[in-house]
Amino acid sequence: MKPTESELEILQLLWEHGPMTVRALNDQLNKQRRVGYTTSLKMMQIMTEKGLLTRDTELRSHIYAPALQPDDVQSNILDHILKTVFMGDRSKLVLQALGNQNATPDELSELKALIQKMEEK
Amino acid sequence: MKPTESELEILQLLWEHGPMTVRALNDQLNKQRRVGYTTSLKMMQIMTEKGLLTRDTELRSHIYAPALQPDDVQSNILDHILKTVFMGDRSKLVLQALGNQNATPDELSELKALIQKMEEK
DNA sequence: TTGTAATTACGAAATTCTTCGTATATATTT
DNA sequence: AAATATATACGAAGAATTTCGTAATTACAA
Repeated sequence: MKPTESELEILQLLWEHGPMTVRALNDQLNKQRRVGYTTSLKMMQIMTEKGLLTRDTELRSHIYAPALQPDDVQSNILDHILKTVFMGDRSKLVLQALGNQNATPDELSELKALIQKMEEK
Repeated sequence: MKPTESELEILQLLWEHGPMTVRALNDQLNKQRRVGYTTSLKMMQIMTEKGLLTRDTELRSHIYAPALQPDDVQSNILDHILKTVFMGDRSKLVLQALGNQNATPDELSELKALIQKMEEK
């Protein structure tokens, strides 16, 4: 259940814009880079086989939807990165994520609140 | 400059244990999974070509070292994940990283300290 | 209904990544 | 010095990913 790079591109567009036909998705994709229509089609067919997408075949133009919530994929990928890139050091990961760019006061408050909650448990 | 999965395994071992010969690295790697010696050799040669490693060829057994600091690679990968998996939403990433799995008290303290610092600026 | 356009299905080429066998060179041991 | 062990170099097979051409199908329009 680990989407490839291209699969992530597609998932992201579906998360952002909701279920779409291949045509619509290919149009979106081509705003980012040049991709042939049948390439997008094939990818989406493969993703459906893998269980990453579902599709409604009622109409002639099938409508594809993501089979997974962003949270689930995000969580899986972060866990993987944590092991393979950060040697399991979670706070290092968070530090890197924060340190790169400055977080807003709101973000910081949000984080403090979250940490508070976690400490209480 | 985006290490593959196997390349990351190797980088990680070199970061952790310092510069090594192919033999030493292959031994380490085989604590995790079964890999042939020439496989490790080839990978490290390719990584050297790509600029991911440097090597000292003075002695017969060449000694390989990472060409990049963990921080740089970590930062690049996080930026990439941020775009492709989190749609650029950095605080979402941080929240996921924290909320996912339970952080240890130590990790939480460390984070609180960091946030403190950031708020002071 | 015949032709045109749009869609899906299928297969395979192209690319990248991973793995390792074999050849060659260099050292070590007897 | 000959035999043995260990290292690197090279090339290529295998596997996974990405790309797209062509054929078959379905709708739409003339």
